[in-house]
Amino acid sequence: MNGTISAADIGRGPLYKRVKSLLTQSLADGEWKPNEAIPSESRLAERFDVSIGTVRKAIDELTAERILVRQQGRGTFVAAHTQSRFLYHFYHVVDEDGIKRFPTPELLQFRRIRAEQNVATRLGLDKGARVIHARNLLRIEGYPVEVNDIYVDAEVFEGLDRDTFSNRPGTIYQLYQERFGLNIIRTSEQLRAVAVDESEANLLDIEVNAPVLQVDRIAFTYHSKPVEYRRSLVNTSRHVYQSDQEATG
Amino acid sequence: MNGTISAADIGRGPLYKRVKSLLTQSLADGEWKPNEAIPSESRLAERFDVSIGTVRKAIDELTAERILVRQQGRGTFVAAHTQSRFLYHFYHVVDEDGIKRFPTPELLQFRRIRAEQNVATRLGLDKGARVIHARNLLRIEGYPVEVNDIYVDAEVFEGLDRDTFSNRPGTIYQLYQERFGLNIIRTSEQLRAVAVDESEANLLDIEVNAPVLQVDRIAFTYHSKPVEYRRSLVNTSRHVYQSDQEATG
DNA sequence: AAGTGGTCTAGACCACCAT
DNA sequence: TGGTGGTCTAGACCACTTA
Repeated sequence: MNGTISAADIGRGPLYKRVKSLLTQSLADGEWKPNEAIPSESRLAERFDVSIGTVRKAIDELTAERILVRQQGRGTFVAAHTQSRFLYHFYHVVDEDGIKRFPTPELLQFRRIRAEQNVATRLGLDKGARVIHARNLLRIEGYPVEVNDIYVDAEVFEGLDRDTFSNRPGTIYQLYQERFGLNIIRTSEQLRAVAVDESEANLLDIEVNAPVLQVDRIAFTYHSKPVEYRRSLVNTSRHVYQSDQEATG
Repeated sequence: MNGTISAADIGRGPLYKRVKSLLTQSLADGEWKPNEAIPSESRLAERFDVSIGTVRKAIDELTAERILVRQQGRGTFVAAHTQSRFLYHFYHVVDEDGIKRFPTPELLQFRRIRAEQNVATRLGLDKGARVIHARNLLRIEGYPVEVNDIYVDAEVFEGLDRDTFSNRPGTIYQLYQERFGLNIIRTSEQLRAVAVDESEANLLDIEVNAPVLQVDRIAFTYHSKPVEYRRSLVNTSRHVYQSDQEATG
């Protein structure tokens, strides 16, 4: 016994999977924050008492999942929601010609409410739990394109107020990350075509009952913990929702 | 010189990338067909004159891209569109409760036509090129859910007839693969909400102008070569389109 | 020049499958 | 039992960044 924590001492299965699990736990605990470098591969090999190759294999998987980002010569960093990363991975609305343009958000509503069953279920909460509800209108080049309703656990986001939410510099996921240390690493979406209601039609400047794309999204952080539920209505007359599968060879 | 082809002799960049490229080329050439085993790692290491570790890294990437599939103790196989694989990766329509059910197709139309500009562009052909057009109605548990129009290059699919297309045992991508050696490894989709026309409304048994999900898909084989363009109209009143991003940690 | 990640090798041993 | 992929190690060298 020398005080170092050996990855061989805990759990079962392949060593590199245990190393990966230890790294993920440190990330969830906030030992290393987004945009920070984690220790070098050789230091991690010492810390976990395994060879560098084993650490590399664990980090390989975490970079494949875009939880970590390697930079040759500099180090390995905790992935952060820079605007370009956000644009690329979680925002799917593009121009008809396929070009992604960043939308300008306008906060229409911000309030604390009790969660109804639907919202509570998707956030993994009990019905009636305190949640924050925000409604945004997104414009691209001045034209309204999307209205969304966002729900988050009010306890997790204790202290979040309208101004902070509204006057943030970057994306909402950057806010979650920088202000609350919650890094969104996965989303699951369900899409439907629906006829737009009168109130949303007015916001989107289209006719009542016009077809719009309804996107229900749950956003997850480490260990598949749901952080945000969001319902978006998208006017797809000038824009489309892009969905690609499988990386190219 | 001993007659073996050394990966070090061709191209530039990392060795394992060159090995990967040689493997991809063999796949595109049909040296190994879907469901067949490729040579063992040690044989490939000899053939390309590199170490096993380098071959493993090349195969690692090809399995991550689901082009190859490893089975411990048996070998490494060329990925095939089994029904379950197809269900999981390229078919996104699920029940409201999130369960995927396989649809039953009915071939409504099968003909050879000249490509209009839109179709030609997406298939990488010239306007007026000969293409095959097929229209299908998909039912889930008896209810019509989706109508699609499929376009493929008639030269590539020379000899394909209505009966073969209609009375196939599995999915359409299995047909492409088994009959023409074309393996679909990537798709790109653009989604819109649109009001349904009269003819499609009749097929889907819904009201004219009801909102439906329009999915434009281009399916690619190796080297990003477009193989199929397909436009689907989905009735999302009882089903949804599922879209997940990022593998979970 | 020192430190980081990236590549490549060689070999040992394990887990699994077919026979 | 022999062959396959899966894990793990140890070390050498390269490419890149920072100071």
